[in-house]
Amino acid sequence: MSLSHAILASLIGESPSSGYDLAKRFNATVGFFWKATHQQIYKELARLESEGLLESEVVVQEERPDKKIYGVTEEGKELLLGWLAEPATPSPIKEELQVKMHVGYLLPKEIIIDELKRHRKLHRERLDLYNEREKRYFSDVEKLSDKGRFRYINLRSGITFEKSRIGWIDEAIKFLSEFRAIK
Amino acid sequence: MSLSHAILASLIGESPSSGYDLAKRFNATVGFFWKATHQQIYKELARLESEGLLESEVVVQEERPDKKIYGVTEEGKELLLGWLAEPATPSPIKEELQVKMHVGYLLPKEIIIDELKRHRKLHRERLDLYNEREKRYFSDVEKLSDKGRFRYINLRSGITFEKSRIGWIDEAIKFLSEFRAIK
DNA sequence: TATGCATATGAAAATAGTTGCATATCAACT
DNA sequence: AGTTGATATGCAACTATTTTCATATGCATA
Repeated sequence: MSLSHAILASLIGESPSSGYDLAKRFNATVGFFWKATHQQIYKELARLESEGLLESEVVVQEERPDKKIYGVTEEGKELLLGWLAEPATPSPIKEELQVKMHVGYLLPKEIIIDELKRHRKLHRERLDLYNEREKRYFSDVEKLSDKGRFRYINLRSGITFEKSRIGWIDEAIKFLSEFRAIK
Repeated sequence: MSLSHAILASLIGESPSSGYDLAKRFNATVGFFWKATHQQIYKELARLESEGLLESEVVVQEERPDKKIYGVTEEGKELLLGWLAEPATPSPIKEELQVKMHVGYLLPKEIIIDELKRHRKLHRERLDLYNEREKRYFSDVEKLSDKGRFRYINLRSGITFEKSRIGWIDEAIKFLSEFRAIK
């Protein structure tokens, strides 16, 4: 179960967080590479605490509902480090768009092209977001902390991916547009 | 549940297949975008048949164990077409390597670089496989059938992805190698 | 003759993920 | 005074996936 590792990774560099804050941070950082709903996160936090990998404290708040904040224990850190040193397992891809393209010949090409354009827009938006982050937080790469440098590497991974995806979509649209009806 | 659609997509252009053959073809084609074990496939085939989306026939074999071959029914085809016309849902990404990079500063950079190199090798192998396929089956793009054209588009997607991934890994290794220890 | 390998299918248990529901506080707006 | 929205946490049911185990044939190899 690697959600646990993703959660530990999201918690470890930061000050102790509530499930709510973690879920938000998770979706804004690790969440680009690993999705989790708040239900999953709360459940996993409870499990990790019961196994001694996290410890929690209830914070009473005046202006908001009380919250429970979690921090990584020494044992939790060790577990994360152990996992880190192991080779990553191949990622279980599920590219629905690609499955559709596999049988794209069953539909009029206009519909396929529209769907590709829709995806292009999503990737363009994601790329814009990444570019903005790069500009805002990583303008001076030389001055990054150790942690910052790894965040930058991940951001670059996202940028590279979105660009290549857009490139492929453009190629595919062009290729499809030039189809003459055969067969 | 979209495994059902992936299975229908894998069956529809081909002659009726056994679960065994389907599993093999699946892993060699759609499987690059959607993973499924044979256990999942057999179970799903049974379910799809019970819903009238597939029909099967037992083939008695002399030199091998008997097999049950499945074909898509008219109802199954309609369901697939309906699904095709709908927008694809965003894919649930799980990039373990990226989660590791998120906390890569917790390990000596040499270990991270080794892991990146390992991934580079995997992507390089995959890319070689794709390139070979392109050369062998898609040397003359002009002459492709409608179906072939969509297979080509998917292959191009794979090639684009692997290349960009290798590009990112090289960038990351270079960036990490030039690290001076800070902080 | 036994051992492994490819073919062929599936049950069962455990783990993981999605979806819908439920509850509660407090601030701000209507 | 009531509604909406952000904060805050979680249960339960369902669906999907992974892992482990099981069985059987026939061919080739040691």
